[in-house]
Amino acid sequence: MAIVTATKELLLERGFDGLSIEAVAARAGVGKQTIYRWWPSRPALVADVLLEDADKILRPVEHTDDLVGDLTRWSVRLATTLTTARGNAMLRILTVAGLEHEDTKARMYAAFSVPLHDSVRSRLAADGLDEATARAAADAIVGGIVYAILNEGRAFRRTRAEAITRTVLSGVAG
Amino acid sequence: MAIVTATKELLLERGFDGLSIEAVAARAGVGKQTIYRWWPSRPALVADVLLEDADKILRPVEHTDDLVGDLTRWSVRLATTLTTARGNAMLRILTVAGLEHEDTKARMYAAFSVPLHDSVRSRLAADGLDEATARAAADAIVGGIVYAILNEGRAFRRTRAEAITRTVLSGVAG
Amino acid sequence: MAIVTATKELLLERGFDGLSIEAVAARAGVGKQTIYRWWPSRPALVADVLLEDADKILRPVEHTDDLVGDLTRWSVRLATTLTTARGNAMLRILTVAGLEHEDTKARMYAAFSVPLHDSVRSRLAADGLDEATARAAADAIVGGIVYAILNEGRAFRRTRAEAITRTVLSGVAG
Amino acid sequence: MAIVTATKELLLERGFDGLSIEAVAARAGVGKQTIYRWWPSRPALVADVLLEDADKILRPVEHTDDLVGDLTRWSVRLATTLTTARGNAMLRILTVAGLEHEDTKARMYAAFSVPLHDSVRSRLAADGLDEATARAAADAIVGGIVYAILNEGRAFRRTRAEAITRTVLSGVAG
DNA sequence: AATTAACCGAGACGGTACGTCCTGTCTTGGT
DNA sequence: ACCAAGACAGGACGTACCGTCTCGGTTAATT
Repeated sequence: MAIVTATKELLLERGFDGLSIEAVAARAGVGKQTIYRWWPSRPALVADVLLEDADKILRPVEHTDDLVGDLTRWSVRLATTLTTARGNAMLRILTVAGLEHEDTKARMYAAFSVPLHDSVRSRLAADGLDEATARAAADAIVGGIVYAILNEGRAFRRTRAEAITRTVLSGVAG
Repeated sequence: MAIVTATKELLLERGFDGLSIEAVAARAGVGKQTIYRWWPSRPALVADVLLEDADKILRPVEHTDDLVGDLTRWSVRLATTLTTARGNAMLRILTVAGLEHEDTKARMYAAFSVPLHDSVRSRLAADGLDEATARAAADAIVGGIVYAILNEGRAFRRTRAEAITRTVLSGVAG
Repeated sequence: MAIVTATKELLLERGFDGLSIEAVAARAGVGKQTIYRWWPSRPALVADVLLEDADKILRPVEHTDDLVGDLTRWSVRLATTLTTARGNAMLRILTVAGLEHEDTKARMYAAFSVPLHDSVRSRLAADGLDEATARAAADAIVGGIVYAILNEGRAFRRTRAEAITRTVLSGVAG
Repeated sequence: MAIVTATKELLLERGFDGLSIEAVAARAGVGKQTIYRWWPSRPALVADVLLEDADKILRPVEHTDDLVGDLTRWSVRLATTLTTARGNAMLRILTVAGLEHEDTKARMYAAFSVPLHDSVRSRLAADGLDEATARAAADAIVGGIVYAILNEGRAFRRTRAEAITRTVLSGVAG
């Protein structure tokens, strides 16, 4: 769809804040009403556009018999994705959109935060960790990495992701 | 200053996005120019207002001989603060403002993220942890808690903060 | 036809300007295309609707042997019709539609202005008045009354119509 | 003022209906809000612009000792003005604006219709005519001419104005 | 005490974008 | 085959704020 393409381009060019419905309509060669007909608000449009690419970020955790290896590889891949130009822009936009619009937050949460957390948690559970510990460790790994990237941006080093994951796992998977 | 007060009120009422310079000027009984005289942009004004209350969030970590106790107490206190109405609003505003405005991000980073991380890291270092592990553990604890609160909002339960902290520490402070 | 009925109602409710094709279609329970299929434009539709009721305004002049009586009675009847709620609305709509759309003007002219003028003119000619004077007197009577009603609206008093007619006739029908 | 000039130009180019505030703002090099700040609506702006030139149409009736001569000269001059391109456009726009907007109608009435009528009525009164007859004759002359011009447009011939005036006066100023 | 300058409220200004309404054309699906 | 329903590109509406720019009417400092 032309609207989605135009939105994607303009998001990357100008960010979430710089995105105007009018500009999307103009670039897509579309009347504004056509956008409003299908999306109730700017954040909803942005959410749809970003979540379409969510699978570029959300990769399953491998399941070999090396728990630490599986999760560090996954962590490094996640950090790598989130520090590319596109991936980082996406993370920032997604975060802002979620924080500013309640409906969008719910969609982001379900489509992004929950799967991310679950990937890790279920891999841990598969190794016999109790539910509570698995949840806490997943919080620490995912939050530790993503929150740091939100702060550091593309300057975040992949080795830091690995360090975080190893540190958390050191107590859990003795 | 009337401007700062008005900004604080309006931020809590309408959030970062709903804040307009015109509304601040009207509520403060001030000409718009007076605001522009002292702050170059809306995010700069917001940053100043938030940083004035930084100490409400940033509390030092106690230093008894019980590392785990010190850090869980600190974690729970952090989570408690960030799940009050004001504290949560502040976290959201702070995050959005930082993500949308580069200069503001730098100030927020220096005034919030770094001190938060350092509190935990230096308490760990005081117990003899090596630099790299202390950094990774601090990432996991702070990021784990704050990122989860960004996602869950005020529904985040303090016990979860404690679980995260204990889980991370279980490996490093055997 | 449902379309015509809906148009009539909406014209009375909102006037010429406030009439939208979309509203007509909705009220008539008809697709917009069906309207466009039969009328090329909004004024054409309005013209058709108004002309359907033309006979409510256009009444023939009686022909007794009392010229002044015949024409004053006719004048008062005209004024009465044009100062009812419906009649006045109709006059206003008709005038606006004619002034704003050239094709409509021609139809209105042929269906309203000419017959109105001719009624008076031919009654005068029947009494032996020369063509030029009959035309001028008809202009004065019809124009005098209708223009005043356009200006005064429903506040126009019937006696004024009578006075105009009598005054004009006093010179020509000595 | 640039806004008034732009409005005048666009009215002549496109008529009342074709006039958009947006186009006026663009041509005047002005923000839309500046127009809305000073005029509450499109008809109000148009009224101001047209009434500024009302004196081009409203000329006093001469007062020699030849009543018929004074009024026929005045009538012909009126007809001449209202059949120029500008004058005719002005009349049509003024009429439409008055019919579509109640506030505008009141202004038009006071600034245009009343003075026109009074010019004739007071000239007649000056010759000793009683109030009622003067009013009726003024209605017949002004209405007869202006209504005919509204119908005929620029095709209206000046001699017709003269004939109307002479016919009305023939009974009154025997 | 009178003069003068700095300050600052108020708000007009040219602009950009908003979200809505309606235009006239085109497409689809049910009767 | 017809036609209601309504999507579509487009244009204008009237509103909210942006950041810049005069205005005057205080204050306060200088003479």
